[in-house]
Amino acid sequence: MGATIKDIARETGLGLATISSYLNGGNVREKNRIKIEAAIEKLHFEVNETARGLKTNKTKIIGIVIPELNNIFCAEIISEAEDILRQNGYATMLCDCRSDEHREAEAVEFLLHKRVDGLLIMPTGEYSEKLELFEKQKKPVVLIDRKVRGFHGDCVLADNEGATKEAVQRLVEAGHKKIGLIAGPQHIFTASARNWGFQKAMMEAGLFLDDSFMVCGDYTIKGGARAMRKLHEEHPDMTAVLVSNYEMTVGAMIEINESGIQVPGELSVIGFDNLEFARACSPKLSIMTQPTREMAVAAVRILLGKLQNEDGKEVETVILPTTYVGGRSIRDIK
Amino acid sequence: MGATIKDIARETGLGLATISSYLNGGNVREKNRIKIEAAIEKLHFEVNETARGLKTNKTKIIGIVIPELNNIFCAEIISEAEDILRQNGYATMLCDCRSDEHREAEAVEFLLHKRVDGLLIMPTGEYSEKLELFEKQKKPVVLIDRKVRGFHGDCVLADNEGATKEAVQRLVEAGHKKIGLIAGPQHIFTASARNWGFQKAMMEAGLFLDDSFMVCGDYTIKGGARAMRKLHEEHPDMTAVLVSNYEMTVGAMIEINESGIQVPGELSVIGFDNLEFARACSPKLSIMTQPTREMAVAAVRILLGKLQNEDGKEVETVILPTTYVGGRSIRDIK
DNA sequence: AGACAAAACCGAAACGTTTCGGTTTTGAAA
DNA sequence: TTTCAAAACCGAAACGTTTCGGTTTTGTCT
Repeated sequence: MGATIKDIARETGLGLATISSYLNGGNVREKNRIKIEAAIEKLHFEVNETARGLKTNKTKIIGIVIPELNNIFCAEIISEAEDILRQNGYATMLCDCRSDEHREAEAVEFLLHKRVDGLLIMPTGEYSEKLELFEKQKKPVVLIDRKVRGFHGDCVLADNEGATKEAVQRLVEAGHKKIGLIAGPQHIFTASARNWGFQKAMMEAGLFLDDSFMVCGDYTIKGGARAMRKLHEEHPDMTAVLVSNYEMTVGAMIEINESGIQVPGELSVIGFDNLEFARACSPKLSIMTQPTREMAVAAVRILLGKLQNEDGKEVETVILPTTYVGGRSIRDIK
Repeated sequence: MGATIKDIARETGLGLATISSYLNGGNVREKNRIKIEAAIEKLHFEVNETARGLKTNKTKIIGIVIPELNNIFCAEIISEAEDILRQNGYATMLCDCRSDEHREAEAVEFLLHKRVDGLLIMPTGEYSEKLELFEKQKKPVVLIDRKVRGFHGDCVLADNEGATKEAVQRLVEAGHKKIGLIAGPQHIFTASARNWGFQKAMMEAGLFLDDSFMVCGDYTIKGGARAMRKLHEEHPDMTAVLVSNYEMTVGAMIEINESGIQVPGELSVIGFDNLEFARACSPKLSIMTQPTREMAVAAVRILLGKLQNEDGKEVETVILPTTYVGGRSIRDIK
C-alpha cells in the first residue's frame, strides 16, 4: 500500500540518503528536488513516523495528564495547549486521571511507556516519584497550576494568593467586614495559597480573622454547597462570601438559590473562574478568573524550548496574574 | 539506557523468538518463564512500542476529533472514552478543531499521518472526504453525535428528535400552547433532528405551527441570548420556550436574567444538557439531557470490536434515549 | 584546462521488534 | 526402551527510517 523512501529512491534514481536528507530539510540540487517532489506526489508517499521514531528515539508526542477533563478550567488549558503543540508538529496524548492520585501515577507510567517526548501535567497527587522517571530519561516535564512536593522542575502557576487578596480588597472597599471564605482542601497547593491570600488581606485590612469564617469545601460542587450552608447557618451576620474555586462557586450558588438567600441584598458574593457561568447567574456574579490561555501558552513555550535545545538547563517558574471581573453581586454597604 | 529484547535473550540464554513469544502471551516452559521474568526485572526491560509498531503496523493509539473541548458535552464523552480505551491498552490522541470544518479536515489528516489505529469523531463538517481515507486503509471510524453526509459508517447518536418531542409534550401537558423554540443551525444534523421533533410534537398536539415561533440561534451562548430576545420581543404572549442545546440554554438564561423575565411566572423554560448548570439556575431549570456516558461506551465498544475482528463488517447505528430532568421552571397553566 | 574546496550524493548498518520456516525437546503411548 | 506428535525453541530476515564515513559532482579561481 504505502510507498516507502526506497520507492522514491528507485523512482528518482537517487540514493536513500538523499531522499532522507530532502525530507529532513537538507540541501538537494534543484532538478533532483523536482524529481523527488514529483515522485512523492505520484506514489502518494508519506513518511512513516513510526519508523522515524524508532531511529530517532523521538515520538513527536506530548503527554498531558489532567485531573478532570470536564472541569472547564482544565479543558480550556488543554485545548489551547493542544492547538499550539499541533502547530509545532507535536501530537497530544491525553490522560484524565479523575483527580485520583493512583490513577495519575498510572497515567504517567502509561505515557512513559508510550514514549512521549515530554509531559504537561496538572498534578493531582502531592508527591510524585513517577515524574522523576521522566527527568531521568531527560524528558522535559512542565507542571501547570499546582506544584508538587519534592519535584523541582518548570512550573506555570496562577497568582493564587493574589487572587483571593484582590477579592478581599474589593469587598473591604465596599465596606464589608464579616467576610466568609469557602476554602479548598489545605493539602492542595492552590487551595492553601488562596487561603493564605485571604488571611493576609484580612489582616492587612485590620479585620479580625475568625477561623469559623473559613469553611473548607473540597473543591467540588457538593462541597461548595455544604460549606455555604454551614457558613450561613453559623454566621447569619456574615455580609460577604468569597468562594475559592469554580466548582464550589457553582455549589454555593445552588445553595444560595435553594435556600432563597438574596444576592447581593443579604449576601455579597465573589466567585471563581468561568465567566460564562458568572454571566448566567442572576444577578451577574463578580469573579476572579485565572488566565487559562496564557498559562497554556507559557507551559508549551517552556516545553518546546526544552525540547529544542536540551542544554537550556535553568528551571523556570512562571506566575501569571488573575483578573477581577465585576458583576452585580457585591453590595456597597459603606 | 533501556534494555532490549536482545539483552533479555542474552541474559537468559534463550532465543529472540522465545522472548518475543513470551511477551506476546505465547507459551514458555515454566523454568524459562521464571528466568525471563527475572531478567526483565533485573534489566528494567520495557518493550519498545515504537519498534513493535513498525513491525506490526499498529500504534495502539486512537485518534479523537471533537469540535470543542470546552464544550462540556464533548468533554464528558471524551473523558469516558479515554478511560475505557486506556483500560484496553489504547492511548488517545486528541484534536480539538474549534468547530471549524477546515481545521477538522486537517486534524483527520494529521491523525492519519500519525498512523492511529482508529478514529472517534464528533463531526463538525457536513461532508467528509477525509474520513474515507481511513476507511480505505481499513481503519475503523466511529461517528459520535452527528452523522455526516456521504459517509456510511458506524455511528452513535442521541435521540435528538425524541428529546424535543418529549419536551414539547411536557409543556403541552402543563397547558402551554404558545411554545417557542430556540433552534440550531439547520445544516447541523442534531439541530435539524431536534427541530423536526419539535414540529412533529406540536402537530401531534394539534397546535398551530408558526414559523416565527422558531428562531434560529447558532448553537452558541451569544446566539441563544439573541434568539431569546427576539422571541420575547416578537411574541410577548409566548408562555413557554424550549432551548435546543446547552450553549444556547446558557445564553437564553443570561438574556432572561438581564431583561428581568420571571421564570416560570412569565415564561416557562426547558433547557438542554448539563445538569449542574440546571441546578445552579434559579429556579432550578428543567432540562433534556443526553446520555454522554452511554454514548462513549457504545462508541468505544463498536470501535474495539472492529479493531479486534476486522471481519465484522456490518455497520451499526446506535440511537440512545435522552432523559427529562424536571426542575421548577415550568408553570402549570391548565 | 587544471586544481581544489565545498556541496551533493551514496549505500550499508543500525534502531528493536515480529514472524517465518525449520530444529530441538518433551513426555505419553507403545 | 523406543517412537512420535506436540510443544517449545531458534535465528535470520524484515519493517522504514536515519546516520556514518566515504565518493562523486560542481563550479570558481588560477
